[in-house]
Amino acid sequence: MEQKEKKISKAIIQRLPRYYRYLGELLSTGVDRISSSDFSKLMGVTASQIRQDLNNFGGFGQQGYGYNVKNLYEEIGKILGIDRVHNIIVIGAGNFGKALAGYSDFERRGFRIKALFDKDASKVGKTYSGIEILPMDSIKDYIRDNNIEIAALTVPKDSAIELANELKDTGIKGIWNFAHTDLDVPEDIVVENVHLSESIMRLSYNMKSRSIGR
Amino acid sequence: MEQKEKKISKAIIQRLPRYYRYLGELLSTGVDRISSSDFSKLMGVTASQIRQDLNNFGGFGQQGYGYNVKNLYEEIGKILGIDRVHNIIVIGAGNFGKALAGYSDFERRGFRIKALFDKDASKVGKTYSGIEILPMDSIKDYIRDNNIEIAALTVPKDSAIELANELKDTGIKGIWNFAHTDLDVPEDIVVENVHLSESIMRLSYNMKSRSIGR
DNA sequence: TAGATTGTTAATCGATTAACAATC
DNA sequence: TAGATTGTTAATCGATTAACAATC
Repeated sequence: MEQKEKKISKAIIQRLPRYYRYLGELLSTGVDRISSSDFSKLMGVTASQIRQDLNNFGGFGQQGYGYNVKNLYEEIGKILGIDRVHNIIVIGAGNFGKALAGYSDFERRGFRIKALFDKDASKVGKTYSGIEILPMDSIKDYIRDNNIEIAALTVPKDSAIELANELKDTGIKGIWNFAHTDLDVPEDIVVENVHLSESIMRLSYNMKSRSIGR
Repeated sequence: MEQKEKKISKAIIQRLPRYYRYLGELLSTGVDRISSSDFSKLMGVTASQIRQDLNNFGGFGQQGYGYNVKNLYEEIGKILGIDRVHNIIVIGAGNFGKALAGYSDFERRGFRIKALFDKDASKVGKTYSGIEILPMDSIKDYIRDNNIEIAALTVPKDSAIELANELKDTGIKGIWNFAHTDLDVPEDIVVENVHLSESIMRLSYNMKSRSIGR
């Protein structure tokens, strides 16, 4: 049953989590409704863009009233697929891997880190933030037995490329890639890149162009 | 002396570090020239886009020949402002702060982490990857005395907002923000956000829309 | 009902792609 | 010189903004 829906652009997906974050803040400060106009001032975008973005997914507002904050927050949560728990493993128990393991905020949002994996035998068996480090050769079984959807790769780039290849027939649905490389995966697996070295280069560029008044 | 240059779009800046990364790989594999056509196949973008992007900054190629890999790599490095060292401090010596401190790749690219700062007195004086943890109240002096350009904030969001405010008259030029909030800073300071929670939400969204074949 | 504000169409703007003359 | 490939202009495509009728 082919779903013939309007293609949602990358730019919109980029903005959705930010809407979600602001709505969460409004919610926690007790605001229960907001107009696209007020929301636009808060977020520094146009009201038109907010209404257009939201209407890609449905009419969540009400004329003359605006948007119900709690309702919109929940609707966007559903759109993003974070209305349920996602099980994650982190491959690579280095500094970043441990940082992710210790990051309790993810848990709160329904991203549950179930295990760390590392090729260093001396790390295996240790625990960080209550999350155990398991041996590399148990990854595939672990994914299958524990309903793991996402693998975060916090390993060097060559290992990441190898791992992406090994993961392709495990049923994993998403790779959260912290390695400095692009990954080539079958099209039913989604890759989200966190390229910190590219991020800091953009910072550098913007600092430079800011200072010469461009 | 007002520079009246063409405005470079965010989309182009987004792509530049990726070009840089691929050129670095070509360089290390001994490739010394490449045409926009071959480069486009390698990177999965159009040749037209590559030529357009590069020509915003100058004519780095040569008709009938293509681009010299080493030359282009260096030119993009200059454009990104990474042809010199940038001194960085990391504020917040939690897991992420320590991960950044331990991340030797940055050093290699000219981003030099000089010190960590933490409000926890019991951490002060300790060292991670050769980088010392200093007390919070010494930040301003440290920035001034050590030619610090970038502050990485790996602290909770309320602290990040406070810190962004305190940093505004220290001469700091860039903030690398890992906190889950937007920061309001004077326009001569540049903020680059790394919002991991938004990143994983995008992953979640894309997994969801992939599986229903949208 | 009158006022407010959405949902949605139309207009504008900007980014990407195509095409080709210039030139190495 | 002939062939290859850039730099750059023109055409297309898509995203953002503006406007307003629909409607709560």
